[in-house]
Amino acid sequence: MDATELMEALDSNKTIIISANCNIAYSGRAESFLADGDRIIIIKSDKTLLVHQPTGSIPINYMKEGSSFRVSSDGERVELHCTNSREFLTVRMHRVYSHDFLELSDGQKLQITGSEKDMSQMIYNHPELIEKGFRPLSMEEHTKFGFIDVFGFDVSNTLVVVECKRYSADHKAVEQLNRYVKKIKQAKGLKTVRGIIAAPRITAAAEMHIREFGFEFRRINPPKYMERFDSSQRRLEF
Amino acid sequence: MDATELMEALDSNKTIIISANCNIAYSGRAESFLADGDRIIIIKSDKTLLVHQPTGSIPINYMKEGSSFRVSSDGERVELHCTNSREFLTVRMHRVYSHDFLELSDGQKLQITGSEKDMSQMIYNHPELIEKGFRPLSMEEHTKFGFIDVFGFDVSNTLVVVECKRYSADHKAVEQLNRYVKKIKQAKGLKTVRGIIAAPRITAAAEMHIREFGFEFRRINPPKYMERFDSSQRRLEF
DNA sequence: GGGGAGAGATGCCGC
DNA sequence: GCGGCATTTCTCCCC
Repeated sequence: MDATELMEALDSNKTIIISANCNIAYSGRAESFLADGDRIIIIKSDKTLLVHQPTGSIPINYMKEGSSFRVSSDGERVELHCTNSREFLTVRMHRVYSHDFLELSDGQKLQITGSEKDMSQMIYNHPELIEKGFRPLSMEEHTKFGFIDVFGFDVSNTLVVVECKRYSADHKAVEQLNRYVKKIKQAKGLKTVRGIIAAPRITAAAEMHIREFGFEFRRINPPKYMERFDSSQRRLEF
Repeated sequence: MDATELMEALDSNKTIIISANCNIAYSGRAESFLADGDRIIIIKSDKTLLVHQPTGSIPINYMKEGSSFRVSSDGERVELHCTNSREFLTVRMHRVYSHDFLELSDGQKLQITGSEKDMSQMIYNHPELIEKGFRPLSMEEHTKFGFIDVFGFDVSNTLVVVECKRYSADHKAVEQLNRYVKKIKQAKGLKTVRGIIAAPRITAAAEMHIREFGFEFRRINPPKYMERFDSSQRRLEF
């Protein structure tokens, strides 16, 4: 791979995949250097840069969408310079093992369920999961008190704020709930507003924290509407 | 690319890069489906799976290190089944544009500076950044009160807890600091422990929050020791 | 393995 | 742009 063909691929917004021995310098939100090693370098059609090591799931270096690229060469090595408004990165390639310039097309978005939002929706549609007589007023609402998952009245018309967590609820979830409850009490001049954490489980520290504030915990699992997994086959059946 | 050579590449722990039109089903921590489109599929030597769309910096689907793979084929299409202890993913490839099986080697780690830890160290070494007479006792210490960035005494021997943030300090940082201060007061039976947030800036909400607790804010920028950026050249000079 | 916290976190939405 | 918050967050470190 020479500098010219890489420049052409960049100019024509191809998706570029290079495997090479290289080192990488980064300056921007932090400063970093990565000594010589084999990596996979990807430049996407939207000018996102990703550098992956042969192990691990996280890119070791990266630049955001819309970065600018420049290629230079001293004959032997090809250097890739990447920059955006406040960051700079240089890949110095010593040896290129393989390269691929592609024209890829994909307009699809991920359809996903089982998020915290789906949990809120489930509770909104099945308020008895919280308790008998719970009447939700809203869900997933950006209120001036914060972003409240589910908001409603209990059987005795006391305001209830529900904070959902997909996994174990921790002390941060309790503090988040406390912020909302405090703000609502203050804004509406109410003496009692109930706070409920809905999650599949809760940490010991958070459970103590909950008692301190007089909040409650409901053990609720996030929904997985798309679940079509055949457990006997251990295969996805779509 | 046929199923057999893909299986062989997987068995020999090669790093595999495939570009293909495919759809993807995932079941595990959530449920997702991604309809047909062009993607880059990477399987690393440690059996990490990454699927990237032609735009964006985040993988659209992925499986963690140490996953198991199975390949099947109905003659036309190649299917890649990936599973680990609690997740399942299937890539159904309709057309393979390119593929590459590599043997990559990289033992290097990223050398990075400018993190919150470096900020703590800077304050520890230059306590006057907090105030005249501040005497740090420890930094980055896992105490039974939590993980405290910098811990010390002020000029009048009052305990001081410093919480560092690389960017804007928000209400979560204030609550974090409050947790530490509360725990220390309780554990040591002290009436006053000072809390200080060190960050380049602070959100308006956090500033009000700080006053509420009687904490203080110090405007401090995180260090960048490795900075070798020639601003006139807009280039990294290593 | 759980818990707590940072990350060059990223991405989304609302103001 | 900032702010607040979820994420199949991921990663590290300590208990």
